[in-house]
Amino acid sequence: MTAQRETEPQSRIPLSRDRVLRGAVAVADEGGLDTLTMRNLAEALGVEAMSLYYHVANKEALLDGVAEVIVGEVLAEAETVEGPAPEEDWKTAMRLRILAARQVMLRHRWAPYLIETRTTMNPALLHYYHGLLEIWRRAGFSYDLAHHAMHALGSRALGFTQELFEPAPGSDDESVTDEMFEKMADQLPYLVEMLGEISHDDPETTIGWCDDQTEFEFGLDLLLDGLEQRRLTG
Amino acid sequence: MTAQRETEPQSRIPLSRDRVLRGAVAVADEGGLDTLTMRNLAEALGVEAMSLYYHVANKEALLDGVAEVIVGEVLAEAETVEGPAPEEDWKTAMRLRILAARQVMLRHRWAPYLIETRTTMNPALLHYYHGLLEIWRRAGFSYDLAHHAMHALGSRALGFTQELFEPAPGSDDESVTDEMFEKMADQLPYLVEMLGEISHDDPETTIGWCDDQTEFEFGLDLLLDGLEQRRLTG
DNA sequence: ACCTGAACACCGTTCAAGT
DNA sequence: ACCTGAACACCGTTCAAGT
Repeated sequence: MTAQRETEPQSRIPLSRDRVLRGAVAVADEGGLDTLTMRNLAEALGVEAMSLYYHVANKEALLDGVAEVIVGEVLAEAETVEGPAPEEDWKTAMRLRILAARQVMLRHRWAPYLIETRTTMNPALLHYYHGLLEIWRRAGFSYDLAHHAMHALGSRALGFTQELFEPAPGSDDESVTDEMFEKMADQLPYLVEMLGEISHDDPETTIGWCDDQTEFEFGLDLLLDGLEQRRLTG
Repeated sequence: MTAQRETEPQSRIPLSRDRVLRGAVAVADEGGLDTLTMRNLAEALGVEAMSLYYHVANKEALLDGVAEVIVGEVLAEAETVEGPAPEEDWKTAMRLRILAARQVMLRHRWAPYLIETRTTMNPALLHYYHGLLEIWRRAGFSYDLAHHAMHALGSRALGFTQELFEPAPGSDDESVTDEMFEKMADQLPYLVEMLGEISHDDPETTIGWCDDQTEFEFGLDLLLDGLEQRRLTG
């Protein structure tokens, strides 16, 4: 019972808020958000569960911290992007930042769920949105329009969208589509016809909830184009 | 311990899946999703917790069922809408349906969270989206564009969006804005200036996560206008 | 200052048993 | 067929105690 440490080498380094949070990210990366329990995290850090409470107020605070770590990653990623000057091509500048942010979400597929779940303020998030705001301002947006724009983009600004239905994780949904097709046909004719016509090409490039890159970019461009339109007719 | 029933009159009506689900909605309406536990729900129905398992496989299945009840409400609401024919004015037709759906979300503020949380298929959801699909088709959308449109709208089609930061529920956030203003001023100049300029008018008409009607309609119209543009440019 | 053991209240759930 | 009592494994968390 004693010799089975998951992280042996740093076991003697004293705990710290930072180590706790990064440990939590590691646990979630490995086993998903469900496996991120206080007891589990403690074990991964080679420590008792109650020790965590010295560095973090409670589980909510832990999750807030984890969300901030992830958005911090997003921020760092966005900062490295080399794009056009917002004054010349704000859409491309913003697009590149957001697609960079998306890369972080693809690395941590549980993160979208976590981020949407947090309701408390997040400094890193503020900084990230400030970066977008700067782009809009330098592109000539009024604060009023830029504010609407932030709300309109929502979580898409961070590189993800929450899909409403999807092939259940693990099950390859073929059975459902094949079997229920006739029963659906008369009740949901348009859907059936659509599914017949659509060739859902790249099923492997999906983020958390069946949100693949093509759909993400379509929605993103739709919004960016629309915002540019609003700016011009301003 | 025996005489404190919350729902006394129907206590003798035998349980049923339907009664369980509607009971769950009632519990969530009253105390939020956190209070919807098996034991809690059982008590509200005047029954032991284990009895629920006869009508519902487990808690996940219960929550799936609750989501379906809510989307069923949305569907019913949307069906009563009297709008223009899609062939003549699809945007208004769809807009009215979606704003009707939003009314349901305003009645059950925990529902957006629940719905975004469910990943399994939901027949009611399928029917609702089928209704939107019909509108697009009758308006001349290709299936390909209509499919993109469904993804682009996402949960907005159901009348809600998930806001990323908001004044924490219960706390009136004034303290934060006032106190940290100077510290933010040099790090987040655009945000500070924006907040100074924006008059956040109607703070009481907010859904779940600081998503007020104005912002919702702005984002919705942005998307609908953009889709119409895409339809015209083929 | 930092970590821990024992204990508490609360989950979802199983299973054998009641009517 | 429908409901229940007792029990289990697992949570987050408190609190007094250790070093």
